[in-house]
Amino acid sequence: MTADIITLVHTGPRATLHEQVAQRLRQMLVENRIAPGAKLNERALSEALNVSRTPLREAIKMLAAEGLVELLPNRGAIAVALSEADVLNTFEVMAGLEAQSGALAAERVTDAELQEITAMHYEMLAAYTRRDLPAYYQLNAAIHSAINRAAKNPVLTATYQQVNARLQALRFRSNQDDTKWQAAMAEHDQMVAALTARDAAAMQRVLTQHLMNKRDVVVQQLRALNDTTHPQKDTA
Amino acid sequence: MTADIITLVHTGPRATLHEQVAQRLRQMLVENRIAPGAKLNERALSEALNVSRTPLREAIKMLAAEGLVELLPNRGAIAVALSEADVLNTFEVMAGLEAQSGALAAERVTDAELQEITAMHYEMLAAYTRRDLPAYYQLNAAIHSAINRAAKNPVLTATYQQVNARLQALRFRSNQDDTKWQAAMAEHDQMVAALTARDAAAMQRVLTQHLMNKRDVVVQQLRALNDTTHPQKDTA
DNA sequence: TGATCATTTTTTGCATACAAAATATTTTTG
DNA sequence: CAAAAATATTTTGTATGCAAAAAATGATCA
Repeated sequence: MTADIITLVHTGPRATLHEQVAQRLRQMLVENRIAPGAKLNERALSEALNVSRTPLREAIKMLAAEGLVELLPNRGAIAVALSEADVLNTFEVMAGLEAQSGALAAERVTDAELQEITAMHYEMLAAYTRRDLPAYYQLNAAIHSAINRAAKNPVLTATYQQVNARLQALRFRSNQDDTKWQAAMAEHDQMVAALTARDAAAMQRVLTQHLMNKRDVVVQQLRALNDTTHPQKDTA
Repeated sequence: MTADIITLVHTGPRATLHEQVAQRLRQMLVENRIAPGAKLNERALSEALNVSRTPLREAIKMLAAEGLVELLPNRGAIAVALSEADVLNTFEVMAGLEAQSGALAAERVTDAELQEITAMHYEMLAAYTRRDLPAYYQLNAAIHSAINRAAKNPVLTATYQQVNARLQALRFRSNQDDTKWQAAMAEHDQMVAALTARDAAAMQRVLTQHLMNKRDVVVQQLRALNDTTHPQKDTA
């Protein structure tokens, strides 16, 4: 792996090395190229990324503060492996942050923003109709991000993104239950309606519900994965 | 400054150096021993803390991810200096997190926790009656922390503490407006009542209101400070 | 005098070196 | 042969060194 890191990074060519490395590692973690629980070997990573251990370690420390890796004293760092309880707790926080984003967005969204969100919503409906999961995921993320931006609170946005990043790693791109998918779409319909009506309370309600359902989907997939990975013995 | 850092740190004697340094820096920032906007000179700090620049820089990177310092590429780090808009946005997020903590605490608080929170509430009433501001601050923080813990969500707790840490630096220990203080006490009364009644909606309402008022107090003090520090010219 | 440019000094950013801790391997012993 | 101990290897944690960038100082010129 001799690829020049500069050409692969999107933080601009002027970013410091540890920032670039942090960005690369974030991407690797989110895309599951580093598996949850896997050790981050400093020598191996520094060779793979063509940097010395110093900026690599600085990047790892940042990721630790972001909650993407866990530091084990004298034993390096591992990619966070969320327990089911962790996932439930994280989604609970995300529900609160999304609900607040939605409520504030209802009060502060501009007509232009509303127009763009509505347009993306229809695009998502198209993706859903075609059962185009990648396009759906992308539009879904874009819509939630746009709602968050419409809340006009950069601190909320940063907090939201930081907590959300921890969950990205376990958003398998696998098929989801079609009934749940349909329910998610219905909730998105309600979201756009509430946002158009500038109804903060409704936004809060819909988004809380939406996140709870998302949580259920993820936990369900987690359990299915664990069952196939670590099958239980027959208790015969 | 030749004090052994080990003896001054509370993270346990086995903590790695960069963790100890991070903890020390956090404290210095929160206690305003490093002023907002001040540069963190690496040589000076490493000599003051008796460590080399390597663990110091790792610690600074963690604080940057926590939002306590800002990294300026090729120009080091400065202690964050929140603008008034930043303060408003941060309090808005804190209000959401506190409201959620309160609502969850109402559903999950144990009798023992409720008892302890009530006891601390009375102690705070005593401190208020004596106008003992330091004791009041400490008990106030302890009560809010206890409510947060009662929500039984470690992710929420961590998020709460991280956002709150940014505000600690500007919680001057100066006298606050007595009318506002009285209002804060009244809100605390309502909080305990709502918690005792396990009324999640009431907790959410009271805590949101409480944080909005806290925000007003802090912004008011900020403005007063800025007026005395950077007095405006007479527009005669 | 004041502004611009050149030079020096300082400071940051990264790489390397070394020590201590942890892990893996081999050897010993029951 | 298995468990425990001893040894070797790897890996992390910290310090130091060096180069590039930034800041400070001083010189030049209008």
